[in-house]
Amino acid sequence: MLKQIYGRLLAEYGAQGWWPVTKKEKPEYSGGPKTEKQQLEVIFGAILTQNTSWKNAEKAIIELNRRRLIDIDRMLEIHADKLALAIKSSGYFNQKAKKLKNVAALLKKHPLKELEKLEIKKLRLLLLSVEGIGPETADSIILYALRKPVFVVDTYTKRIFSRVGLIDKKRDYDDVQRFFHSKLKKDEKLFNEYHALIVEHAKRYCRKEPLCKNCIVNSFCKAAK
DNA sequence: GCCCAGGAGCCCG
DNA sequence: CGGGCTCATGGG
Repeated sequence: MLKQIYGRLLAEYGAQGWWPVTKKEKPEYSGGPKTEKQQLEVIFGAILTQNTSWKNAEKAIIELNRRRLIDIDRMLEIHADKLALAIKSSGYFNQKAKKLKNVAALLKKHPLKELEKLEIKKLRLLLLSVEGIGPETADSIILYALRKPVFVVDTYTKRIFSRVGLIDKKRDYDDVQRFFHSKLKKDEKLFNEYHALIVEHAKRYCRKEPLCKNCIVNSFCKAAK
């Protein structure tokens, strides 16, 4: 069922080509971040987009680029108040400024080269130890920056698949993630594309007020009628 | 004006 | 452990 829904979404929306922002080619899956700077951009972006529209987060990422702040040392040097000003468009800018500096500190202590060698479980725990990185942000970083196979769960994932009837809305993050891990092959590319498609589908049809009538997967869905 | 967006932390019972 | 609150901008 999960695989069928994936196929349907992919056929309809096409590959989403998520991350990073400043890539040259667009839509097809570009293979993900190639340079360390691109990885950094994904990591910072994962924080900036927390509970925020991608449009607003993207503006902040562009601003970070413009100010040469996609850089661990410069991120550590800049004063939090000044940083907050730069990322204003992403909302929660005071909190996020601290969060960005927190990740930068982690990356200073544990460079990407080192993190890449860790097994996923340890990597995840390390990321979760940072203030401002919760489960979804940690997994987004693991999947989209380090390109290791973890399934990212967000409010959209819960919304769509609880409506479909495959999961209970009240199950917690790790529980929902285990469900997807148990049903799908642990394939980085699949997880990458699936999560992006889920986001796209939630925006187009599976909104808070769902548009079931024209939904492209309503034949799979329990809530649709 | 209201609602929502690719969450996380903290507090409270 | 679950529920409610705070953080904040910009677009519909």
